[in-house]
Amino acid sequence: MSEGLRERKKRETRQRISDIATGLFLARGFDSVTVAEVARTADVSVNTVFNYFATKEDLLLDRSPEVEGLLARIVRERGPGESVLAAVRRDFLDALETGHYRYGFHEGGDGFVRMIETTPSLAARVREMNEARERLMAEAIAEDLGTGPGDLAPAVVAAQIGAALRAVVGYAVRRMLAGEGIGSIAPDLREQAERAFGLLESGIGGYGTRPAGRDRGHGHPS
Amino acid sequence: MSEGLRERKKRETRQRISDIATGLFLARGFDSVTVAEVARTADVSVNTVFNYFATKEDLLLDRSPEVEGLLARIVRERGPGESVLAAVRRDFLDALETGHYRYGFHEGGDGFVRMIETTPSLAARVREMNEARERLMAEAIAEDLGTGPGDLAPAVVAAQIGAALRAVVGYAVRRMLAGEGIGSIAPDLREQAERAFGLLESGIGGYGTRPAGRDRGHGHPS
DNA sequence: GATCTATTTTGCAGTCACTTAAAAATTAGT
DNA sequence: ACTAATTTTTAAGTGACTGCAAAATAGATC
Repeated sequence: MSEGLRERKKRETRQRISDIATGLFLARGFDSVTVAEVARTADVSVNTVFNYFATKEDLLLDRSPEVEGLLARIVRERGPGESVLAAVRRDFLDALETGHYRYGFHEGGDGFVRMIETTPSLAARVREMNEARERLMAEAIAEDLGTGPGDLAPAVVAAQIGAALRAVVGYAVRRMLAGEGIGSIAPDLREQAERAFGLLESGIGGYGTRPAGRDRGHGHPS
Repeated sequence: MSEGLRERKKRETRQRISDIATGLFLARGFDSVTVAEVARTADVSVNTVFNYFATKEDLLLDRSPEVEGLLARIVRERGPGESVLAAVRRDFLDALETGHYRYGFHEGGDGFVRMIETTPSLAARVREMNEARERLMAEAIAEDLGTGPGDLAPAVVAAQIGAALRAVVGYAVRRMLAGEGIGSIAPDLREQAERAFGLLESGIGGYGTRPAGRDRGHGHPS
């Protein structure tokens, strides 16, 4: 019972709708393509589209357990002697080196990125995914360490690691929107990531301390 | 010419619409009150409602520069010898002691909180406001320290402080949703905040380090 | 007070995402 | 081929939001 005809057709239909929708969105913009048009092009009824995708946004940014559970998995699979932060750092730098795009930037995907940044409902969806990702990571940490329900540390740590990742990815996105390819950004990106993770590692307790005297100049943080 | 009749009426109309909308939403739920009904109750046309508020969500959660700019102002107004983190911590604990609700929980406002948590579009709006708050804080930090455009530290620090605040406020919200008043939560909340800020201060570099001896995990490292 | 102008409010027609329910088509099992 | 389960379609709505022109209102001028 490898896979019935029914299931295969479902899979294919869903994929076809998603592909066609993505193509139309990239070609003409998210807002100026209607769901009815996607349905027409994919040769199904509008209701079939909504059968597979709960919202129009899902046509482009599908809620996938794989993406949302990435950080949680890294936490669970980290090696002995490895801290949570170290595990995420290792995986992120590894993704950068191998060119894997699991952290949100594709090679040549700047049309994709631009559309997401300029369409409010899509940006909102990304925020939602980020939140889910951090929540799952917090749960994984709590379970792994066996912390009590009143302990906020897992949530705080997860949120902070997520925050660092968002800042670093945002840096890459900004440069991609300015026209650069991921290839030319990667080296700087690596350094920025090291710095951001470093900041997290040693704490930001003293960051931005105002000079106590009168030296109110362009001070450099420690 | 302190204020013309025209401007006074505008202000009053806007306030009346907002108040009536909030009352209806609290009484019957955000989704089961239509904008048409708000308009009818406030004795204006639907178009007038949309004249004052861009979206239905704005009727409840108005985008206010005061709320979104809070963290940025704290950064700019921090005292000499005070770090960014220390300034936010001081203000947060001060708000907690004086009962000021500028961080998002009102006394007796649990109906409000519950509605936001259970209505997806309102939760999305809160995320949006959080993002704006952190972006403005990052800009304030960057300007205050005179950092270059390639320096991610202000954004990272702002995002991390925002993350800690969200975790702590989330803790309070969860207990309020369970039926407790802010009064009975405050002492614990203070301690949780101290711990969260402490985590940020000294860094999370070693957090969750797996014991090097034996593998007690469920998963397998790839 | 009458008049003219700028601003605000309203009415109206429309678009589009999304919902619900039932009929029709397709696939699976016997 | 027949029946049951599943998927797709059709049909009819709901409700947020938009664009535009007409009507009402406020401010300024004479």
